[in-house]
Amino acid sequence: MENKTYTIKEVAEKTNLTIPTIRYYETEGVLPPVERSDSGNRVFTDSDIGWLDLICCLRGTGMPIKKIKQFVQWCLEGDDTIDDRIEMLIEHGKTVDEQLQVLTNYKAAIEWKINYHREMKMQIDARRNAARIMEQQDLKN
Amino acid sequence: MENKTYTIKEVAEKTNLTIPTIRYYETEGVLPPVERSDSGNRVFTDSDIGWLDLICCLRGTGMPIKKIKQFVQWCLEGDDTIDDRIEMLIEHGKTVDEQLQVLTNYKAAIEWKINYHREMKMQIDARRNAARIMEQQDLKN
DNA sequence: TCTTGACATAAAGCGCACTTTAGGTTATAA
DNA sequence: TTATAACCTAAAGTGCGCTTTATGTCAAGA
Repeated sequence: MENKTYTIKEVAEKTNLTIPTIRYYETEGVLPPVERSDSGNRVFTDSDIGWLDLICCLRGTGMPIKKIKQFVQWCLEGDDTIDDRIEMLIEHGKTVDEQLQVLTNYKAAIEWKINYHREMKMQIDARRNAARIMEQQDLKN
Repeated sequence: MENKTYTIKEVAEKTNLTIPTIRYYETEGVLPPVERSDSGNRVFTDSDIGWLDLICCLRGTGMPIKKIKQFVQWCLEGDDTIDDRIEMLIEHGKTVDEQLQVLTNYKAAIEWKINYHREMKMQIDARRNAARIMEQQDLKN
């Protein structure tokens, strides 16, 4: 389960990224250089997919490409950058907490809006019903 | 507390939007037309701030400008659009739930990464200490 | 052998949500 | 009265994160 390799298409399917996006990440240096076959095609390993999972996680939590690149570079540089990496992750974790907080509040506001609109709808329907009944009575007289 | 008015600067401070952004929202039709003074300056009311709060909530949960504009237009059109509005809010609420889910998972992944890096750091430090001690013993001999 | 399909690169393009710039008007206060 | 500050508009510019396009190589099957 360790020396299996993948084409770019397979990786795209596994990671839910598009093929151009994966290539873009590599040329930008966000994804470390991927092995190549004799004919120049990328040959991905599970390790590469691991990098992409990390990139997705950081991107999906709003970290800009440049910063992700920085983090990945630190990883490649080795032991001396361990403190920088930990610090960046902790700081980023804080921003994710903030995002969760903000999002939760907005979610509550939206629920509130929905209920408000539902009550509004009840009143509108009630008014329409009343109007309809009045009309029917008018017809009788 | 109801007929108080505000300058664009005050509104910017209250909403944490920039002045150009507020103007942009109005020209785009996201924010309904704001009253003007004789000299052409915008005169904001609490109602306008209410609209901006709504806009911030929807933008902050990832709704594109165009869709927000649609929602606001429906609000202005009145009773007949109540069902559309409710539907849009419910659908959007679902996407916010998804965002919360995804974000929570990513947050867990980041915590995991942090712990992983911390353990890595412990090992690095241990290795360095061992090397230092070995060196001192070498000096003695 | 020829075609098809998956891969490659480099460079240009795009969509979104603002932001900035340039040029102008108006109200207040020194 | 003149300077300053707050506002205005229209139009162009920006930054980000991809995506699209144009062109070409290579391997496998009909």
